[in-house]
Amino acid sequence: MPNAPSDSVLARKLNAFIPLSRAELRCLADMQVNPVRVKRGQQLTHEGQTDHRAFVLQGGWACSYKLLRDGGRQIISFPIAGDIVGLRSVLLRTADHSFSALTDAVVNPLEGTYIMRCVTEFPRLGAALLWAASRDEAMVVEHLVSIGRRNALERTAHFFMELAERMSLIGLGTEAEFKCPLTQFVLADALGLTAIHVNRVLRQLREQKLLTLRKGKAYIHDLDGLRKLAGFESGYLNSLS
Amino acid sequence: MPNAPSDSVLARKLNAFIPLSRAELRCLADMQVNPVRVKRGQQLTHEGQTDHRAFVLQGGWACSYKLLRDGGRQIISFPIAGDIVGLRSVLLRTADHSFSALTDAVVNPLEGTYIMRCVTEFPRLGAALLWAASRDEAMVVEHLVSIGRRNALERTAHFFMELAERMSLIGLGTEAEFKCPLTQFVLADALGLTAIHVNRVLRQLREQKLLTLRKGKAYIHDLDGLRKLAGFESGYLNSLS
DNA sequence: CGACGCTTTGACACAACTCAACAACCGTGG
DNA sequence: CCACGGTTGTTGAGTTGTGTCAAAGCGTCG
Repeated sequence: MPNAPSDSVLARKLNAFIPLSRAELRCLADMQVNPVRVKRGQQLTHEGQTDHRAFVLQGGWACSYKLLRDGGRQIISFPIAGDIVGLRSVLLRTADHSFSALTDAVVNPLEGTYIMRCVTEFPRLGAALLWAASRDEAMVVEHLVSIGRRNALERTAHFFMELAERMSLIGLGTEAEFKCPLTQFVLADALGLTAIHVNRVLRQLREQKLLTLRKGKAYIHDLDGLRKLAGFESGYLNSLS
Repeated sequence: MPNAPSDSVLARKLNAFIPLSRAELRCLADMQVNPVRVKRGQQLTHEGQTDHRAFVLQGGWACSYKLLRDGGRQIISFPIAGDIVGLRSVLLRTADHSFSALTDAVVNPLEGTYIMRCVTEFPRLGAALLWAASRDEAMVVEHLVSIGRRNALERTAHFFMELAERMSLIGLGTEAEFKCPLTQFVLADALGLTAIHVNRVLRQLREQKLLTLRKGKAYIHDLDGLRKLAGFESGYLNSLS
């Protein structure tokens, strides 16, 4: 069965939340028949844009962010393979933040109307998509907590704990080692820090034998130590519990 | 007609997004027939709770927050009249943060199943609720940007600009003056600051003739000045644009 | 009246930022 | 193949915004 409907990363993710029927999996597969290559640095959508499009990220890394007048930016999230990008902006009129590809990537444009038809025909699929959106929102909330109430060290630790869990959940690496092409500048914009301070924090984590980030890969040496430092609880990422 | 279906704050808010039919307004009104008084300080839901309930906040103030191991807390949002609280947690199994009443308040419990029936019967109502949820999420994102990339002064200014707009949109005050029963401790937990520093920041805002917070009321003396300081753009709060 | 919750202020400490310089790496073109 | 420029990473010294600790002022409510 070479083209089983369940062989997309998105399908695997949603299927872990609610087991989907053959027909539902096929519908999901039919959504994703049109992969498009995008280059590193390319903007997928930008704030205030009117032709709202959504994508399934099939591979590569992206980020969503908002820019400030003074040139600073705050990265909201890092979509990775299997994540849906900009879903809300097709359902509504507002596109409140921008998306860029951080690496060369493959995305799958989604038609708003097509999604609507799918979820009316397959309500369980709608529930699964809603769950995914909800999980994304929970990540934003957790991010807010991090920036508001954790210091730079804890915050960075938390970030990598979450990333490790996300990467291993979709099968792209283990909790001990996974690809991570984020530069210290990008990390800084996500963590609300300076690139220079990110560097110092990474050094501390390395010296404490918790985590090493090197050459686009993350190595977690002490998962429990890192979790303890971060105050990380993974409940919000999983379907169970 | 004493009980016109449009006389709830929620109805007014949603109606501003999509004009709703008589039947839709009635459905919305029927959702809100069971107001319950809650006392200041009372918890409405708490993290990890299993019997997920949603509420329409009819009056009074609340906050949603997450607690950290070390006793700190991060306030995520301040629901006010017309806001729906905990909608996601009835649709899904996860309740990822807690809600408390900050003042004596009146809430209206919502049945998950009843909501589902309403939105299947009245899809436009579903769209309106989705819009409201989306707006809430946009506020969380803006909050994240504030904490990550604005300093204490800008951040506080931004917070009050948003609040002023929200309050005046639902008719509870003007952009120059509105009720605001938030203590400096509560503000601190929302803004990712210390109560002491909030005090210093409020003093600066007062001395710069921008904003005074006194006796549970906020007075904005210079709306444009405050907006400029905050880098506030209200697009994400309105249905238009 | 006293007790409590909230606000205000000052002195000091520290985490994170800024500025400056340099080192390592990488793709590109000669 | 090497030389090059640009991007990314590393480190140090000094500054600043925000946190910490301590104490006092004020309203309000029982």
